[in-house]
Parts: sequence; structure tokens; C-alpha cells
Amino acid sequence: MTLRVVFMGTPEFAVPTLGSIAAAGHAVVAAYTQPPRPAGRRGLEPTPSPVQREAESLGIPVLTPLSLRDAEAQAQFAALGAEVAVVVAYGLLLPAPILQAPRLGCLNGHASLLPRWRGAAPIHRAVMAGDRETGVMVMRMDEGLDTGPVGSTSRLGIAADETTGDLHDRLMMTGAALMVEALELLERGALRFVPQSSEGVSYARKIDKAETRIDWSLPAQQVHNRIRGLSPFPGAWCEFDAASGSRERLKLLRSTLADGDGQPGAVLDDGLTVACGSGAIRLTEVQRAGGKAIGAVEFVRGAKLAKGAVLA
RNA sequence: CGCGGGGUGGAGCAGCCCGGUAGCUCGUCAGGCUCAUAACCUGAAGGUCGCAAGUUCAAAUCUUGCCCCCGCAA
Repeated sequence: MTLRVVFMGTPEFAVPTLGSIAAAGHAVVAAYTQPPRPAGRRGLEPTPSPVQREAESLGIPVLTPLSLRDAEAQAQFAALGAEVAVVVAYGLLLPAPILQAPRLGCLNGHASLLPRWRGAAPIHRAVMAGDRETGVMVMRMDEGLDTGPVGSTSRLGIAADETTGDLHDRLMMTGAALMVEALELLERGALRFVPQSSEGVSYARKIDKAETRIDWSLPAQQVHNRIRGLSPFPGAWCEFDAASGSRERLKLLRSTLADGDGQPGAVLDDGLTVACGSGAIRLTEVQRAGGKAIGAVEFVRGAKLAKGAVLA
């Protein structure tokens, strides 16, 4: 009842899947992940990925090649003798020799209802687009970008004020469970794959920094979707004139649709209701540069940003 | 040594430059008012001002070192 598995993944999102596979009794013979990269604010010290840390704590050997396109890396992969590779948000394209090496193929966990939102940032894009539903899928990888046939699906609704962070956490856990189920079916030869529809294809391109600044002239629903879609990472933001007279950056973490209208960016009341191009939103959680995330009520108390101020 | 902001009663902040009895908006508790209330009035509790050392008659405030949190940039 166990498979010989190679795991490939990098961010936090992939960690529960790795842990669940190991806990299910499979033999995870290696974990591929992105090499430690400079991160953090101090010394730009190279920081190992979340998957690397998890793998190390589980005693799983970690491999961090920069590419899998050279023969040497491919030989190393083949030598592991994996029956199946499980890939979740790894960050490298897998060339054909890698895809063909495991007897049972390479399975990929992807956080969208394919073929919608293929690519790098499916959760962000789904929330930013105002989707009401998303999910996680296990597919068998081919050489395209998230184009392989789908083996299993789990659907999740997206709440009106839900943020990418909220959804990320739910999908992460759902995805881990789904992958374990899929492996069990695969092992019994009972996992059926269905080709993706050729209709409804869309791509979830990476988040561009220019997208993170809030444009208050947009309709309220779009502003709201952008705020929650970018929360908590990388975070939507705007600027305001602080009581001290200086201009401060304000990260916007949560909001909800509200009544009211006025000059875009204008604060309409003492509860951080802000006018948009049409309609208004109420900010419910924000973060000042240098500060922690706090509720709008607390922010207003300290910053004295009240009715009449204008966000830009 | 990448740049920068911050640690002040339970919460969010002011005070620091120009040292000298710890303040604001809330919260909590008690009492009052009210048909009633998250409203209003009165009163109370609650702080070694991140830690350590130094300067000084006197340090939240000046100096030095350390710990922790965060924004930018990667």
C-alpha cells in the first residue's frame, strides 16, 4: 500500500501535501524544491523554501537543481526510481524525460478549476476576477502549462469578502487531502483521467507590482476584488496624508462593499468607508508601513484619519 | 554590513528634537440617567514607558549594546 514518490514543490501551499503523503505511508525518496534565495529584510540571507524545511524535518533528502533540462539532472531524477512524482507549485517546467521517468507519471496539484486559471497565480486571479467558485484539481502532467488530463477535483465556493489568504489556506488543505486520495486510486489503477475542455481557458499571470496600487476611480466591486485578491500577499495599497503631515503608505487587507458615493478615494465617514468610481467600500483591516495589521476601528483611533480625508 | 518605520496600562496612538510628577481615543469594572441602547453622565482599577548599561540632581525623553515586530527592496 505504499508508493515510491518523488515530491516537487516550493511554497507554503505545497507543504501540507508533502506532509500528508508522508503521513499516508508512502515512501518519499526525495523532495525537489527551489534553491534557497535571498529573502527577509536583514542580510539578504538565502532562505530555504518552506518545502525544504518541511522535508528536512521529515528526514527527506532535498534536491535543489536550477534546471531539469540537462542530462545530468535527468539521470539523477531517473536514478531515484520513483513510481510517481507529485508536483505542487514547484516553479520549474518539467521536460519530457522527467515526465516520462516515473512508471505512473507525474501528478500535479493545481488550485483552480481547469482550464480556467492555468499558470502561476490561480488563487489571486480567481479572487481578483470575482469568481464565486474555485477548487483544486489533480492532473497528470504533460509538456504544456497546466494542460494535462484531470484525475480528480474538489470544488470550493468563494465568499463575498474572502481574501486570497483565506482561500489559499482552505485550498491548501483540500489539495493535500485530494492528492492523498488520488494516489490511493492511482495505486489501485482506479484513477481515471479526463482531458480538459478546450473552452473556458484562461491564464493566471503573475501579479505585477503595478496592479497592487488601488485605483479608486474603479467601480467599488472591482476595488474590493483587488483588495481581497491581493491580501495578504503581495498586498494592495494606497497613500494618505498622515496627521503628522507626511504622506504614508497604507496596505489594504480587507474590505466589504458599502453604500455611498463621492470623489474617488474620499473617506465618507469615521468608519473608513471610501468612495470609489461608483459605489463605495468600507475598509475593515489595514496595515501602516512599519505596523502590524489592525482593524479599521483601531486605525482610525490612532491615525485620526477621519471623514473628509482622501486616499490616493 | 541593502533602505526604512516601530516596541508607552487590555487595543490603537501622542509625548522623545528643546530631559523634570505618563496623556489621548477606546476597552474593562462600579454607579447614575433612560422604556431602552454599542448612546449619554460620574467615578475606579490597570503602566518596571522592549531589555541592559552609561551620562545627569533628575531619563519614556540623551549615549551605547542587545532582543523582538513590521514596511520597501530582492
